[in-house]
Amino acid sequence: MNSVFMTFFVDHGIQERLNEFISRKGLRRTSQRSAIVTVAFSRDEHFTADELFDRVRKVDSETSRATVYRTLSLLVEADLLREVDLGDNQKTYDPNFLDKPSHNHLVCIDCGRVVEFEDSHLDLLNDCVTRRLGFKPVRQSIRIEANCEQLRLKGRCPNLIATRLTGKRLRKKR
Amino acid sequence: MNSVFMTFFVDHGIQERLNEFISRKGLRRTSQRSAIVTVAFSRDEHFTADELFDRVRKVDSETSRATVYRTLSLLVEADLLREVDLGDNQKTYDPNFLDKPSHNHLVCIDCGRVVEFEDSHLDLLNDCVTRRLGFKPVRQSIRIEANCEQLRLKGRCPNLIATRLTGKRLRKKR
DNA sequence: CTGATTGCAAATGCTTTGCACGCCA
DNA sequence: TGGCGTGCAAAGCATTTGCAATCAG
Repeated sequence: MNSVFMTFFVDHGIQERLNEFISRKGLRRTSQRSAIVTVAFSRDEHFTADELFDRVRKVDSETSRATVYRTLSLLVEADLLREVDLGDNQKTYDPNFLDKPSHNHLVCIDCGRVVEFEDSHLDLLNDCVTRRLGFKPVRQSIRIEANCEQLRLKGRCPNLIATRLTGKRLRKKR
Repeated sequence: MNSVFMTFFVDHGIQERLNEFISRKGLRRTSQRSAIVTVAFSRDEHFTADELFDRVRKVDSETSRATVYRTLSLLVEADLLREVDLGDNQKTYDPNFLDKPSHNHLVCIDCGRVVEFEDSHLDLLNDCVTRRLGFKPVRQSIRIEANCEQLRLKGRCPNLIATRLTGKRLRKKR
């Protein structure tokens, strides 16, 4: 497989998966949904409903905030998108679970940077613990809060930015 | 140590810890704060701000909701109470971290029951993963969503209650 | 005294919803 | 054509905040 093919195969089959979900549920495909889905999966970054709304607006200036919210619920239900708690008091959506089905998140306390990681040992151990408790594991989410080693060594975290100083994303005027 | 002594030693030293925090910060002890703290730690159950407010009201009918919220922030800052995300779109407070400093939560998808568990292997593994990523671990929180084995075997989960059917606690009119 | 703390009500921020219209199947 | 989907504005909910009065130290 050469690099030209690779380019095409970057797609995760989102549209197909969504089509399948839509027809199975008797729903309808609309231009707004297409736009929202395209934008949501165009990067591998996490986003909030509002951040997604802003990005969608640049592509399709007609789409409303309500539709973004409604479509997000749809995508979560279809298991294309996942809600994650990054500890900043907002719902964050993660588009990377199709590529990395069982990844988890580490949040840097100093700069707010989010690092995704996978570890099969953790998965396995969680599984054991769950069964030992008499349950059948469905999903696990681990959030690790940690300090940046660079901050400790150099006295400064390179990712430290103003918007993260409070531990929350900055609120935005609508 | 006999059972009489046990009774006295159930206390976690909350009031003392709080006093220490209050004087260190130059804050003041008030009747409202005492009432809130007493109520919050009188059981080992998780609660939301509003649930705590209701319980406090039965003891001290003067305390306001705002003060409950403000005191909760205080207790979290003092590390006496911990905010946990149980996945039901509300902030839940956990009073059990003094007794079990590194416990985690399993949430039954069927009935919403929350089970606390500790596992040193998990702690250790998380620690390793974090260091490998170049960070210094501060805190980890694991939430496991799982199905009840009893539901699978008996076709019915004994804890299944109406308020959990939606996966969220019922909203409450104020 | 003096500034921390409180209650109240209003404000805030995010999310959901009612409704009339529009559009997909 | 039927009813799902949309935009809009209003409503909901949990939480925070401004302010004047009150209280602790």
